[in-house]
Amino acid sequence: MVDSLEVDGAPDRADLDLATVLGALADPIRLTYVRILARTPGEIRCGDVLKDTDITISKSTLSHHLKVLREAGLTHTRVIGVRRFITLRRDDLSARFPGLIEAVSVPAED
Amino acid sequence: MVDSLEVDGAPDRADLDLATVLGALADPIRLTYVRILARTPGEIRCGDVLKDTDITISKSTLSHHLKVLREAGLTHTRVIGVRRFITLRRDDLSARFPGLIEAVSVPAED
DNA sequence: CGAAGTGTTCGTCATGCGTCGAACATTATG
DNA sequence: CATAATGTTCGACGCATGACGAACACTTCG
Repeated sequence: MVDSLEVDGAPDRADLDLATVLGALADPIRLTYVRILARTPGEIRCGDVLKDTDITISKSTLSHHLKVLREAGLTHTRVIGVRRFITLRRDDLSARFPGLIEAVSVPAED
Repeated sequence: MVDSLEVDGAPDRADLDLATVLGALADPIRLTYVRILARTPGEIRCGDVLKDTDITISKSTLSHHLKVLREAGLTHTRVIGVRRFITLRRDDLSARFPGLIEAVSVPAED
């Protein structure tokens, strides 16, 4: 009996696929989610990430997007009690695709 | 009467949208196409880019993919006679999304 | 135990996307 | 002029994707 479980469905570092990762980033909601994760040092609670944005989606839709991110290998999910804490898989991503997260996280200058 | 025409439908630099660009890159065929363009100094003839790959698609499908790339702002098309010459919009892309093309062009180490 | 909080899963719906062949447009070339 | 070469455009088809509500699972808190 552990107090923290990992979530399945996430690929190993070596299995990260660039097209799949880009596909996960190609959705505005997921891109926003990842960019917030990228500028956040620690973990963020699953449901809190979009709290400061103007994005309002149902929780099932959010869950869907998080699944896409997780299965593409972008995020890692840690379960504590009834809550999920999400982090970017920075090390794996920068090892496989150096500079990608940084490039994607650059603020737009509109 | 000019001997070289530009092709419409391409966004200005300021209108380049990251999610749209990522969406254009999220397809394996288009990603391959862009990566080949990225490592090529000059122009490439539209139909020749995938010649050295194992990708075989119909010309209508290729035309569709090129349209997606063009409308996302990734490529520039110059028409000479009956031929199209494709280039990456390096300057615009690196101005708006520094490091992105480089990150996406890094060879996979499988 | 009962109720509330947090997410996932399932079914459904509409939309978008990748693919193709056929037809077309345009420009060489014989 | 007739034919070939190069791409685009136009349906059509099947499959994937994003959205939602409802139901469920699990933990936490009275």
